[in-house]
Amino acid sequence: MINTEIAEIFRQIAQILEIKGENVFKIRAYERAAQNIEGLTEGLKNIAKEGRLTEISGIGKDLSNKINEFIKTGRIQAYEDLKKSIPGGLLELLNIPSVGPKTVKLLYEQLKIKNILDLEKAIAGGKLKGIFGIKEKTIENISKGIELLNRSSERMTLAQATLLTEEFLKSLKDIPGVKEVSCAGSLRRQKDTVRDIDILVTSDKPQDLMDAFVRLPPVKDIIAHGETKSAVRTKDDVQVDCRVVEDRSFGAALVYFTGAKNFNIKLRHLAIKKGLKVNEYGVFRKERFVSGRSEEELLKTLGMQYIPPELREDGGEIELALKNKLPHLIELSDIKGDLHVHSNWSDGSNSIAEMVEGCVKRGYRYAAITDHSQSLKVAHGLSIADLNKKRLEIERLNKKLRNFTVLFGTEVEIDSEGNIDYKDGVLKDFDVVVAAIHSGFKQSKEQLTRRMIKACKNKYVRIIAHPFGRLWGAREPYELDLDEILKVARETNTHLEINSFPDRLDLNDIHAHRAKEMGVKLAINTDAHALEQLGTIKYGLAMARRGWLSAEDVINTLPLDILLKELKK
DNA sequence: GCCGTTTTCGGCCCGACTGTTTTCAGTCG
Repeated sequence: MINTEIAEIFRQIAQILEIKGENVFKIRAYERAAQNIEGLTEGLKNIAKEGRLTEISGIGKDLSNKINEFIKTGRIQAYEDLKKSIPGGLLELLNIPSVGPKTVKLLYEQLKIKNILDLEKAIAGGKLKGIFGIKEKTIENISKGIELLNRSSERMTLAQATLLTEEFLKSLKDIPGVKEVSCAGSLRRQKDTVRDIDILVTSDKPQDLMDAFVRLPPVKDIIAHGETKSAVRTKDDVQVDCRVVEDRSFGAALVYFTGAKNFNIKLRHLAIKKGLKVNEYGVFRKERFVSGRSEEELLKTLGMQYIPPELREDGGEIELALKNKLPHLIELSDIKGDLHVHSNWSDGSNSIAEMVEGCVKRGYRYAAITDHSQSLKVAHGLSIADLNKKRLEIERLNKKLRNFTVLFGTEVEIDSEGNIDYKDGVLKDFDVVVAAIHSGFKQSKEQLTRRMIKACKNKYVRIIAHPFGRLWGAREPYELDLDEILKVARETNTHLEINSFPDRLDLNDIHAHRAKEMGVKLAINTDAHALEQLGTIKYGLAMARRGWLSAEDVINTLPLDILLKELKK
């Protein structure tokens, strides 16, 4: 994806400029541009073609020229020149925790240290001693940093981060003096993956809280331990930051600590224009406290409606909130059913009746049991004979159920040519046909896109499941021309899925937002293969909310009778 | 390098913690 490539180049330019000690505002301009590009729902190529690059916040004349240059030539000359101006390894030194641009510059100028290997040798040989500004403790921190980098943990999935955080929050609530406890950071914004965990607490006894926090059972190392802020590393090498403030600052601190960074910066700009100052303690006019007890109150002071954390990325939400025009985001209670559920008829662990009972308990009104189709042998895909038996079981179950309907579904294979592995005569009898790719991932972007489009055009395919095929930590998403697929999906009234399975989250937030812009309605499904996985719907919901979706953008918020009409092409 | 109902030049968010340089720079978020 060209957006990611260009964002990465801008970020590297920022890092090189940092090491060279250039103007910090110029550096920030590159960083901001990189971040804003990553948040775009549309491809830069398209935006450039229509001459709209400078409409992107943080992109001016110079950066739009650089983007155009990259689109035309595949490179940016200024970046190539910059790269040559410093040894390549210097950038990797920046990845070491506690080592920043000033230290890198110092190490290079004083000791000709060009990469991590050089640095390790220098430390072992005692060369760092005697350098101005570096003493025993700094050397120790750098050594620790290198060690940490070597076994640096990847980002966690949203689900992993949620579970770990719940453990911390529970322990913190029990500490004497503690009043409010909340997660913050990218977890509170519900990003699909999370690196660090941020926790905010209000307490009568802040020092006691800090002392207790750094001694909690999961803690391995203490990174920082101050009066109001501490950071630790857990036994799984996850960094957890904890901040404590007074009650009256809880909302302000929550805004500050939740971010995103660019969101905070824009808020503070707005405040300055109004003669106010925003920090983590509140909104102030001169020295006087104006607001900050709650987030609602703080945003109201700045003339805005409440902005849900999921939207706080400086992606246009501030401007809409100022006009009181934010969309009402979909909520868990809007979900009326799950349209992608497996049973032990194929590779699930529970019977249809058990899965249905789980759905009833969640307050749903319907569920589609979508077991695999005949060609997916590894998952015990159903033969035609099996299908008839399964349908009878569903009919029997439906007769017994009140206020709940089991839909007869299937998850069919999209083969390497884009064909479906049941014939039309079989497909026509299903209430819901979900189609997916489970093989042939290595095809080109064009081939994969053609397959998807052909599947959308199939008269009976209603939902395309996990369109990008990503499996966190195991398989990268394959490349697709999403806009082309969405165009056909809109024409054929086919729906794309937000798959809630914690390792998938596919479509992701950006894809979902693009689908909404293109007028394609989505389904939020769990793909549950066991009863307890029905609860993962909250992670799919998170992607939907981050993608600006309202209940009306999602088909499984519809009452059953309207859903069934929607499911006819 | 970006940006503009005070500005096309002169600003650019704000603060905690650490280590070291006894008053602050570097790093981080």
